[in-house]
Amino acid sequence: MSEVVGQFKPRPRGETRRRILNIAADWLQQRGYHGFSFAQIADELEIRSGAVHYHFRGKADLVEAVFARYREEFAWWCGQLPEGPRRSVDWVERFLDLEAKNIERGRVCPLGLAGVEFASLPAAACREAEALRDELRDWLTDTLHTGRANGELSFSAAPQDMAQLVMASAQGAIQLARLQSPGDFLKVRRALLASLGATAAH
Amino acid sequence: MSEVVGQFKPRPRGETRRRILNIAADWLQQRGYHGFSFAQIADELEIRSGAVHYHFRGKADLVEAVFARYREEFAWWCGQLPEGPRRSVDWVERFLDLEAKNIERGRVCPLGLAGVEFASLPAAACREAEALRDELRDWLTDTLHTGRANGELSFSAAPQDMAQLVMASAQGAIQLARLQSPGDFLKVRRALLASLGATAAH
DNA sequence: GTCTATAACGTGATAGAC
DNA sequence: GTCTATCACGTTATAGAC
Repeated sequence: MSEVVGQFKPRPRGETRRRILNIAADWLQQRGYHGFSFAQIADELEIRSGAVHYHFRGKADLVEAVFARYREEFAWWCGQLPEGPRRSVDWVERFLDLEAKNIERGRVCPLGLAGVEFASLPAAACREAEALRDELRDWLTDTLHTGRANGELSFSAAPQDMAQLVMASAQGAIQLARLQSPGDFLKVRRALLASLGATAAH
Repeated sequence: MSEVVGQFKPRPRGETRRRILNIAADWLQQRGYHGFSFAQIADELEIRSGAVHYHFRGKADLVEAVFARYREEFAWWCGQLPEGPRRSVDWVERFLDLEAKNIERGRVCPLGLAGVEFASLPAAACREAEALRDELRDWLTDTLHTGRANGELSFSAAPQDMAQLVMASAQGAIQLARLQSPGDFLKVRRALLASLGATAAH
């Protein structure tokens, strides 16, 4: 009918929604739930802040959707892991790499964020974060358990306790690294792999 | 001269300032820098929000002072540790107890908070947090190093790497515990002590 | 010296234009 | 269906009362 309708620039269907999610995830992991506003998201998209409410009813819904997407992304990530002779060691290292990627982008782990802001985060977002934590924990527990049974790994604690240690230290290490000390993640990574009885991949 | 001056209730000199610091520390560790306001502090003290600005020039100064006090408290805490036959193991356990105390009070570790909100925290507060991190790391490194030399502890990684692991996992564990899972800290504690080659004091 | 009243601004959210 | 104009509220900060 017409290529440009009214006074606003139309975008491909679903495109704006996807962009909002990306920008929100970025801000959320960089500055926390209360550290960004609809106006900032709207500025990046060159629209008014009210327009964001068309795609997401409120900030709570937006952040819930961001956390839900983290879960989808993690499920996808799990599915693309390669099998191999050092499966468990490789997978743990890849998990640590995945967490470390946050540092380059100036982000923290979403779970760390949720833990810190728990008391002021919308309940629905907390539920998503808890589900993500469970999924990470179960995946790690299974991976560590298998690795020890294989003889790839060697540690004395229970696999689930060790899984919690890996999760907690990874998210804590990212936070320490942000405090003007980017090398801190690597130190934790070394100590963690040594504690798991895994020699570095090279 | 007079027992009640004007229309406000006078408090002992320095008392209001101290109370503001206490309340701010509580809110800060419970909800983050952007998660509380001067009005909320003022409400608890039954004064107007503007009055807080008499004691602290702005929110940045207030939070800087809170972080500075964490450093003082840690220095005091270090000074009151008892010597003994299991000095290093005991000290590490006491450190973990100190961190765990945050959970009971609904707080996270100040360093975790600073790491998460780093990008939107006043620069002066970040400097204080970095100094606190250095002090914790140095104390832990020394304690772990001594413990391994004593034969109390047994681990293969470098003491400083291990110190970072202890710090990171403690603050991460507190955050995980907040996500409706209070037992998570204990799991990390067990895995950590096992990785340090220390048997639990029970 | 200590606090109250009020300003100036930024926030999430809504009603309605097109 | 998508976005703009605008609102009511909460925020930090300042000026000045006593």
